[in-house]
Amino acid sequence: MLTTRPRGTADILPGQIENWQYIEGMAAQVCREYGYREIRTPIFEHTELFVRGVGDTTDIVEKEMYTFQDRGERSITLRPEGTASVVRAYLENKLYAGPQPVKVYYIGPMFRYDRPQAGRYRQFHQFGVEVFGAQQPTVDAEVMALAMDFYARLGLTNLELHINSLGCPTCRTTVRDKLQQYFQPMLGELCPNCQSRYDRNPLRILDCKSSRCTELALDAPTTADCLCSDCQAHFEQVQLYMQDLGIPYVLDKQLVRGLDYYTHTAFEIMAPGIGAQSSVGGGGRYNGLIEACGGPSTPGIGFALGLERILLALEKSGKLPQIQARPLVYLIAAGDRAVRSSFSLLARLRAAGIAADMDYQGRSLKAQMKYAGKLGVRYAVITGEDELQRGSVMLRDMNAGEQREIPVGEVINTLGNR
RNA sequence: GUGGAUGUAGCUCAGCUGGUUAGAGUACCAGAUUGUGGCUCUGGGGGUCGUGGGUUCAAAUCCCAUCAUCCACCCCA
Repeated sequence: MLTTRPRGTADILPGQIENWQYIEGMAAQVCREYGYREIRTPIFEHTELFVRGVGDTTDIVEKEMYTFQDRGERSITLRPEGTASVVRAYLENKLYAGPQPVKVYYIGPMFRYDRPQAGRYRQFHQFGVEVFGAQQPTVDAEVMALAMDFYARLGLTNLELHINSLGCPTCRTTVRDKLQQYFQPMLGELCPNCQSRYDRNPLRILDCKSSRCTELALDAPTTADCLCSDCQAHFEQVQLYMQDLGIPYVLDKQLVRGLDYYTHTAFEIMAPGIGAQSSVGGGGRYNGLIEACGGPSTPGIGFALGLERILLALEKSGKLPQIQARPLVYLIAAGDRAVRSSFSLLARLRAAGIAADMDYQGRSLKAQMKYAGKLGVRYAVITGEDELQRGSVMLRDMNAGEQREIPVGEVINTLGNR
């Protein structure tokens, strides 16, 4: 166990980290262009925040949270998602008192105690955005557009955006009643899971993957059928803006989403070919959440995208760029005197902003050359007794396999111009 | 939480129905080439056979448990 990482976690090693930096950099860039600023909240919070914020009937709260007592006997939970923390920060720091809307994004680890499988981990990473204080349908469209733009810039164009409207609390009460009426005669035929959903949250029956339930739910009333006129109008406008932006989507009346706080627009993005866990992102509007957390009545909307799954999709479609962090120059020294001279040249190169490295193992010239080849550096700067006496170095172009002797004093200038 | 598959060198794997000192390829290090990488050849280091227990004269091999990984259910990113 000493040398085994906890189940469902991963080490991200040099060679892989470049991919993460690439994705995170893209997220930061897109967000900057859309006017979203970064926010960083703690990785753990008081347990009650998630119970209240995520919903106490959700699977996340019921069985997937990493909860523990700290030394002050507070109940603490490693965040299972990002929205609750951001809402808390919005309220605690009274951001509602400043100019609205507040548009923020976050990137970081989330924790859920779940059985790991392809694309599912106990510690995973999300890139998410939240907008507080704006209820116009343009914001719904912008948030979805941002997500799709982000994917597209990474080269993921074969994704499916599913959207639906869950309506306001009034609409949800209507659907709930209608669904219970609809399913009542066939209650016995539903899977055991859905039988309990019937009372607690009949909406989720629509989302069930069991083939019999899907069949039975085929003619069931959906949220979209029960929208009040305001909600209907909002949803139609959202779709209109999406069409104006030229972003294709699938109207998916079965789409429900697992977190209790969603209202109105709900959406999910699916990637083909990355396994059973095909959802690479999802989100929606949560107009009641901020109030439920003790704040002023404030509309909110956001999404969360799973970075591990995006990485999987990029690998599958061969869209990962070949990025390799490597120094430009490797200094090679034959003999003690040459080491001394190279080592100080190394410092000067670095001071000039040129990425450089050299041998620290006392290896032979040949072995140093070999290592330089493996590092994949563009240039080798070789110093031996002969060069030392002439005050020069041998500058070797590793790709071309050619070299020429230049004065030590010209190394920085010569390499600086590459 | 449920089900299935798999754990042998850093990596990919061989090791037949239990039988001496557990192998290959690759990677790593060194030499061939006493001042020059990539190709080739030679040599070297490196393995508690996931872990614990059991059966047996004898276990990498058979049995049980456990841990981990992968895949699926569930759920979600």
